[in-house]
Amino acid sequence: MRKMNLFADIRGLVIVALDELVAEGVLPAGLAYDAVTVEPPRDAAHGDMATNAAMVLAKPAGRKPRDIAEALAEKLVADARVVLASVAGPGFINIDLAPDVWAGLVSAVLQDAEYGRSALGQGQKVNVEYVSANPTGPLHVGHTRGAVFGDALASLLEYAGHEVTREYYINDGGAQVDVLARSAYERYREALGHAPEIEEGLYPGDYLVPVGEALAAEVGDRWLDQPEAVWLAELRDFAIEKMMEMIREDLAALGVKMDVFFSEKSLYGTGLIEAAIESLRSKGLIYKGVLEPPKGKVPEDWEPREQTLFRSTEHGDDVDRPIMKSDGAWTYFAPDIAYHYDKISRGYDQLIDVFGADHGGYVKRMKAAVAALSDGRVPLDIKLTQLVKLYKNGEPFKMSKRAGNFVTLRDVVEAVGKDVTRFHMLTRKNDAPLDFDFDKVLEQSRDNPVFYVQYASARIHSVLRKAAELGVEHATLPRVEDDAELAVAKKLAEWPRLVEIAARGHEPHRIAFYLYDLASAFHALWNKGNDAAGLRFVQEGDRDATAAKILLPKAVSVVISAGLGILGVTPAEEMR
RNA sequence: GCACCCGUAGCUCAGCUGGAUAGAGCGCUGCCCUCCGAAGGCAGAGGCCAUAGGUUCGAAUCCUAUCGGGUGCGCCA
Repeated sequence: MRKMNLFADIRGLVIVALDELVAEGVLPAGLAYDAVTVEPPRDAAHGDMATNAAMVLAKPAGRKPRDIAEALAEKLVADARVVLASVAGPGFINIDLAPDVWAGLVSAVLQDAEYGRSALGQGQKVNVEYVSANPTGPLHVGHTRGAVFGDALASLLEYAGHEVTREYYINDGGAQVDVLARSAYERYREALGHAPEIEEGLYPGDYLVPVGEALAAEVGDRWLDQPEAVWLAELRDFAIEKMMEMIREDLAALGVKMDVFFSEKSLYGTGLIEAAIESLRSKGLIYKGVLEPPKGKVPEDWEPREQTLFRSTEHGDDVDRPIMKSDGAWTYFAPDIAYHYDKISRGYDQLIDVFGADHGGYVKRMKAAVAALSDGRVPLDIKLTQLVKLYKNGEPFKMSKRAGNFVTLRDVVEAVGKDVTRFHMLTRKNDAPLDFDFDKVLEQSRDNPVFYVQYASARIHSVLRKAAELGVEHATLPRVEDDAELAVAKKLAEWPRLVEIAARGHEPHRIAFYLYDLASAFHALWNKGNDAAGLRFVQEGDRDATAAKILLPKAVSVVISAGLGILGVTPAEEMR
């Protein structure tokens, strides 16, 4: 079934008309139409749609914009869907569409359960890596934002026709997992009746208490008073496994399900790191050298050292980066390179990494590595999620990291629920800081977008329930006449276009803002019905009229469900 | 010192990868419930889009410089 996309359809009409003008000799042959757009005008008074065709083509065609516009407008009005095409401003063509076009749109939405789904991605394979928190403790609020963002982005790309893999990189190969093991060892001792000695630098959080208990149950006192060499490796694996269990549960509570958990440790001893570095070496990008100290902020213990370096400056980085420590071990960057090498070799057309903003410094080197490894064939987009500031009743919510009592993902989800958490995390674009107030996100008012959208959904379901009680049959022809009704239909028409814009820009927050706008148009129509009884969806004593009227809100509900679905939020059928 | 992100109404933020008279919520002013859910809606006031140049038919959007805020900067991941 052909997808309904009104803006794409009308753009198609414009292109056909342009071709006709070319055939007639009004325009020269060989014009590129890429820059021709058909968009909703900023001001509704300018009509339903506007095209910039005349202005974009004026220069290459060597004609005045208004001349092209006049000729083009004449062609456009010949189409049955167009009632008016007028030239305005510097050469815009404003287009008004026939009322039955909007009714037709509403029908189309209802006939296509997947209205808005796009083929934009053409089945391209995309890998979205997100969360990737160290397996040393529970996920906190910052991870939550990354998790929600990454997951919504993945869904969005799927919806826009990509084949998506959701992936989590487990940093289980570095020194921090040894710290985890030592911390868990103290809890193990504690479980056996000894006072734990949690020194500075160990993880103090009591989430390790059950790990210690489980360990005690499993190995008994076998490791008690034994040197680290005896238990470290085994205990580390045990603790990591427990931490990952916990993290999976946290993610599940948020509704996030990864396709792949990729272990950093699994890269060691397989030759993968060596192979990745060898690949770079073969391109002449690996050398031994001495880095300059950073200007203006020289570390106190700085002394020049020869290191093995990756010539990342060759691909846009500011300085070359070390891949090997002075003791001959890999730096964290080496397995990172190998990991991305592996992703490339798995045949993805596109890679996306979602990092916290504090990792902004690694963007260039990572992009350089992927560009080098794939010879520029595989694009890597890195999205940074900014900080989440917590509030309670308008007051900043204090966290003490030192004591190990930070606000976890679980805390947030338990306090406000998965749906509220997810939606609210997407009410800012990823690179803007986000305020999260435990009370305000639950507030039932217009300035809480979560509620506002859910309220629209609830109102619609209320109407549909009422109609069902009245035994209303399904009508085939929607009634869309009043300006307020048309405004809603026009908003619905934007949905497929918006999906593509959001997908192209890797910006799931646009979905949330769109849903707010759609809800706003719907609430306006609803309230107009308070004054004008003829605009109510349920028409007392007139089943046919009701049947025709409820199709519009039904269509709104379809799109809200689709949009919320991308965000991972369940639509409300009633409020509380 | 360098790199990246940000600077839009009093406040919190959108702004569709260059389009027309820059939008929304909160707050402020005034309205709308014998009416499908008023948990809503309508209207009004409020702007030199940080600043100064540049690119062009056209700039909040792109380029350069400056100011202001955030993040990061070899042997931690």
